[in-house]
Amino acid sequence: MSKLGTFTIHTTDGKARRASLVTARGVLETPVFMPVGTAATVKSLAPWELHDAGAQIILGNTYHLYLRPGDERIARLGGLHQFMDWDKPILTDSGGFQVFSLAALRQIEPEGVSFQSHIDGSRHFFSPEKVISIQNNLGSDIMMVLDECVPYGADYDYTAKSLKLTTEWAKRSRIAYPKGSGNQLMFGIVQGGFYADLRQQSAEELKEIDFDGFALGGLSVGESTEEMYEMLATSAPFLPEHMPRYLMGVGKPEDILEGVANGIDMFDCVLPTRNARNGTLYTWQGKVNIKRAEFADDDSPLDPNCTCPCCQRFSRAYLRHLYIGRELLSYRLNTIHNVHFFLDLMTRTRQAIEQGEFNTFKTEMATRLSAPYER
RNA sequence: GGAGGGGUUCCCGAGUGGCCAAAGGGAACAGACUGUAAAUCUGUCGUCGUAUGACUUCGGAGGUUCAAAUCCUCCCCCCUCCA
Repeated sequence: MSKLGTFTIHTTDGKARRASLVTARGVLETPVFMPVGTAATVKSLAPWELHDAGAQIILGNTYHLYLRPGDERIARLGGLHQFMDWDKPILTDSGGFQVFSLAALRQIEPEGVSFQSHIDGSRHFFSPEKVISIQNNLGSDIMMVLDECVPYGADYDYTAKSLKLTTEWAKRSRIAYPKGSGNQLMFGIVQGGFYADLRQQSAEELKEIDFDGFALGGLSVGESTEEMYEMLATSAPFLPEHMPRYLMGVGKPEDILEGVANGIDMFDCVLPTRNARNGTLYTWQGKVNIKRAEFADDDSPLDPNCTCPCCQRFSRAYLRHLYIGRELLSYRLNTIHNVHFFLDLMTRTRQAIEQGEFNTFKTEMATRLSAPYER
């Protein structure tokens, strides 16, 4: 039995790595995609459906769970895993992204962030220590440190100042929960906006801290794909090679593959679940908007090459009907499919790396998946 | 038979002389969504490939007026109540 936090690289193919990470609730086979379950639920899915789709780990959110139902309540109820009946690993995000996305409701101070609840407007305060304490209560397997996700377009001065704070908070987070003091891992988050030197500085400073993994934050915040890929390519090499690397909030299938090509091991994104609820479904022939009129009489499965229960049993015509009618089953079936698709993509990615064919795989997939659906 | 109400662009429904191709909603047709304030948002929605442009629309036919979905006359149809 490997030691908690052990990260083993099995194969490399270019910069792409096929590795594994030991967590308290099992070993993650990477590259891995983590479906997002912000409020202790991957929206519309039951845990067994997630399990059947092949999820190894899911994401939860500190900010949301603190506000509702409350981290102390979750602790009393046996922790997040027991609460939601998910016994595989959970990574909890710190609320750093909400500092960014709920900008109108918050104020950043050296000590932490004061903010108003998006639910009822009540006032709260997050310090790095508080956020770790919340994640202790939740009992996640991987904790993220509180950071400031800098908005796209922030100038150099702002970004540099923000980074200083983020680094300071990272140090305080590790002090609040020293390595080995429990069975939770802790990842630091590289910021620095779209300035290469700040990215490098951020990574260097975080390396001094004894984290179990490193995340790239502050990407996919409104920049162009080209800019994101460029920042990804410049930032990834700054991260320690023999540690887990996590690209936060990314992304589209082709973005994930780009991440893998740059040596990223972990990904999360709301896209498969949100898009499912909004009628966009992923197939190996490209994206499909299931509401389109052309599917009204289409008796074929959504994707004949997909093994998910949705594609095994239902026609496009039925899926379209459910979506158009806003039937509850629509959200569930669509989400089952999209999550299955993303996880399947990762399985194929791992296989491709093992076989030393990742580049070919990526090139083929990227062209196919980014293309709009053609019959 | 009598009294009253009403027919508006695919549907519901506002509009009662010019600012009306006509509010609003729905439907329809497209698009977006990247560490989830999202089962959300955006666009199009009479015709003319585009248009500050032209043309055709507000039950039907006539009429008044510089100008009519809006006023007048007749006709057709629908609803309610009384007989």
